[in-house]
Amino acid sequence: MPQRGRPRGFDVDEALERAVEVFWRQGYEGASVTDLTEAMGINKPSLYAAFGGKEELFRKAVARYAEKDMGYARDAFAQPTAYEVVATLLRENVIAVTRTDRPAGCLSIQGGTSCSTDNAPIAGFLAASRLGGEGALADRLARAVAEGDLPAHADPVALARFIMIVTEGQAVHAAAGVSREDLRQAAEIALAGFAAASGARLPEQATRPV
Amino acid sequence: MPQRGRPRGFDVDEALERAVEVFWRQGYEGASVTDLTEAMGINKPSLYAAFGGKEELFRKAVARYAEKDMGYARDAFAQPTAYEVVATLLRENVIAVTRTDRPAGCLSIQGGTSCSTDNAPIAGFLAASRLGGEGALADRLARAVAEGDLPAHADPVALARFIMIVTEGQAVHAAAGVSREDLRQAAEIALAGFAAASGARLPEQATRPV
DNA sequence: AGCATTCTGTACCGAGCGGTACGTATCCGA
DNA sequence: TCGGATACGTACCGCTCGGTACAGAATGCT
Repeated sequence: MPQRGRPRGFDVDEALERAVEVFWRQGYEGASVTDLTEAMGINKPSLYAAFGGKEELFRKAVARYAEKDMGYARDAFAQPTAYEVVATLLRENVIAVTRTDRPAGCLSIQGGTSCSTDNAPIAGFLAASRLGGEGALADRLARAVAEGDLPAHADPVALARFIMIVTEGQAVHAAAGVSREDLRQAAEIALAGFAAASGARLPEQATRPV
Repeated sequence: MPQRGRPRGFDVDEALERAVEVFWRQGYEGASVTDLTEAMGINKPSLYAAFGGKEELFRKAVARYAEKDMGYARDAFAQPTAYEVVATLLRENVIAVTRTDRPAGCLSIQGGTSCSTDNAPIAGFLAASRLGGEGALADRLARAVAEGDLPAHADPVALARFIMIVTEGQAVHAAAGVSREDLRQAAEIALAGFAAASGARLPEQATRPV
């Protein structure tokens, strides 16, 4: 039973993509349902039928954002060494928050760091999802310690926190209009700090015989 | 002519203080005029008479916040060496964004990183004021280069940007509920990164004979 | 005492909010 | 060809938004 009744007049994925951009630019509270439907090219009842409501749409938008716009994190985690994981993460983050074909910054922060009391769950949801990413990075760095890639005294949780703090700051900065090249400089400083604090082997040291 | 007509029934400064906290917790758009007047203990016409409107109140709240809650920045800039300037800034920022008698995070970010199109100027205003602080730090670090406190190859603008990115990330993290001690760890990693990237003399090196 | 001046509280404004009822259009299966 | 099912557009719901009109209350000045 592929479909019964009148078929949808719009592409759900494409509409969700537009919603991502509106939420990204204007935040959850700053994006009205009218703003959303206009950008999505649909009417309000279609939005409610297809997505359930503004809050559900937002959660789906965040999920899609994590899937598509933060895909670089998966690639970064797959790097062989902790240094390369972090270097990839920081550098790809700079690119992601300064794409010209996307709003500046990061949906996870632009979506709303603070909310009215009614919408407090939204800010909490975003904060939790950010901290989830931090936990994943900490796990990856812990693996690096277990593998001997990072020294035993390195603190994966603290290091992951530092990296995530930098990426969040980058996103805030990008939303303020700071250029990609300027953010890249900051990423390199952060990377140097990570290397110093973690005792990570640099790529040169890893590939070149000591 | 000290006062003519009926005297004010509330303390303007105290009311502004309450407004700061509401904006800080809920953001500009998330804070309704009713939320504000209830916290300030006044009625709407009093708010409009005393402060001019919601947006003017917000700008005054931000000014007061910068004066009182970011006063540590002035102290930090007065430190004798670049290393101590940055160390004080990072450490005091951690304390400021995790005060138990204040909302978590920083008004300059919680106030709103994104807004509805109508309120776009608010996000721009906050972004500009943050970048203003970054410029002041860059100036202070440039002075350190001129004084020989930082090596000639150090880039004050890039370093200031990195530090501000970290403090912004700390504020986002604090708003997510991360503890003061956890943020302090991150601040020390950032400080190490600053020292490495700038070539700053550490306090020990500065006081101890080489 | 009386008046101009200023502040206070109530009650209200038009507009926009998120969300929905309902009649119509368009599909599949029988 | 017709009925069940689904999606569509219009027009509307109650509510809250930021902001204000207005009348009464409290002061200083004369």
